[in-house]
Amino acid sequence: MEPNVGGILDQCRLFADIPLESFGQLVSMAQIRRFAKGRRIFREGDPCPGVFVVGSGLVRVFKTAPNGKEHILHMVGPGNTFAEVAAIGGFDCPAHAEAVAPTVCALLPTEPLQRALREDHPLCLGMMTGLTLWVRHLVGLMEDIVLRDAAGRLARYLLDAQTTPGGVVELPTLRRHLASHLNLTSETFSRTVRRLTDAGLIESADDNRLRLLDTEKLRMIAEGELPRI
Amino acid sequence: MEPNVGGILDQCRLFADIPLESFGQLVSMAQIRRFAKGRRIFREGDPCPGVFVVGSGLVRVFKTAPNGKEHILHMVGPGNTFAEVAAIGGFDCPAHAEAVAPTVCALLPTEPLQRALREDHPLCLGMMTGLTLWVRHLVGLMEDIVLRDAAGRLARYLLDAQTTPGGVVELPTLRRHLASHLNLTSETFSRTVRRLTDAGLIESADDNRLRLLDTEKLRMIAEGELPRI
DNA sequence: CCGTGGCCTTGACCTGGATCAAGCGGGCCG
DNA sequence: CGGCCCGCTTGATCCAGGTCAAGGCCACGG
Repeated sequence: MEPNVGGILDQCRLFADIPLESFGQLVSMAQIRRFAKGRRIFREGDPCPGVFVVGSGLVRVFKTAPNGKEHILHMVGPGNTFAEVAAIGGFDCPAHAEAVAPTVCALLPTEPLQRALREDHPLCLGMMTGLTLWVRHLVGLMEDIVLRDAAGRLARYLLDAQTTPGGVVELPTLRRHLASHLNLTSETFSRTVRRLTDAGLIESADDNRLRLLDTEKLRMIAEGELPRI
Repeated sequence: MEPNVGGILDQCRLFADIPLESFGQLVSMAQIRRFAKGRRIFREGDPCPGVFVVGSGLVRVFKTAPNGKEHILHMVGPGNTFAEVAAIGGFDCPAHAEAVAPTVCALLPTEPLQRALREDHPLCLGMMTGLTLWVRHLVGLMEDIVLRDAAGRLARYLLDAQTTPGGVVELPTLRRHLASHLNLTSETFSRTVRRLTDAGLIESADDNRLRLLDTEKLRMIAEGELPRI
């Protein structure tokens, strides 16, 4: 099944409100890009190739320290974009990006995209809205890391995640990636899961699914309203 | 001397490239706002009044935890803006803002601004560029907090600051605010300044001015290329 | 099938920075 | 002018999470 550029862009809420003509312009500039699991999409400091719209798969956007420590800024799944800040702002890539699973993206190359933004007002409005969402994500992550402890971060993550009607959260990737996103080591992530489990707030449904048993208590932990468990 | 809306907006690089007509529209919607030192400008969760453009003074944008801990996301001085993300994105204020010094701002109210953005493409482009700069600031701050130790954060801060020809950095506000911005306590900030001073990398020029004595070594500390001092 | 590598959990120990407390100096206000 | 408050520095102590190591399990490839 050949992936369809229009289908990928159609799933992206950034482009939900732009007129057909603008959308058609994006479709005509977009290029399908496939990345095998583990493949580096770009490195920090590379010139920015453009905005990637994820059609399927999963991408981690991360920064690294000289000692090898990594911090994942964003896990990007279907319907979401990455690298838009650098593409729009005309910067080099400020972080690395790597496919965590086999991934298909539509790439909107920087030059034609910038031209389109200069010519097409509704597109400009849509991208601007997308940027505000990205800032919100970063501010929320910063708040987690700076103002919440490990249990608070995990509780917040679980409460914000999509749950099934039975209250089950499916972890979208390896636990060590989720840990990195929350600025925890995988050891601490594991221990924190254990603590919430022992306190009766969650239980393991299987390897990568957790059932939330007491969302009220989890909310209180996320907001720092309970003493340390 | 009555502050001049046009003068304030003129100093703001966000509006540097917009045509006179757009600029005039902003000037006609802008309102002068004054805040005494210590005055709360808005609280987290308040409806967003609009984009503030600082003409003079200094504003801290910060988040708080239930235990009273604060984290300053941004110190905003003349020529810079705050609350643009919420105003553009149509959110409530995601953080608190407080005047650290007597401050004069031009406020661009949310509703007319959003209308202007929908009608005025060059303005939209300019604001979009401003948002990319804000994202860059947040990503850089996140990198400092997550991937650098206290000395690395301070070194980076000092290297990025404006210096006089004699290599002197003037700290723009109380040390405890700078510490909060770097996610340090004022005790640790003080100790870290001491460590860099004892290592011969900086010296105190007076109470709130530091002279950088060895920018190469500071750069290496900022990049994690030196062992802990 | 077996070996290997990767992921995760768990225990022991360590550490960078936080917390608490005390003291000093300067500015402000009555 | 004097007292008070705030900001800062410094010392002592504590601690949440990091580091290191080991073991178990599972999936994959030869």
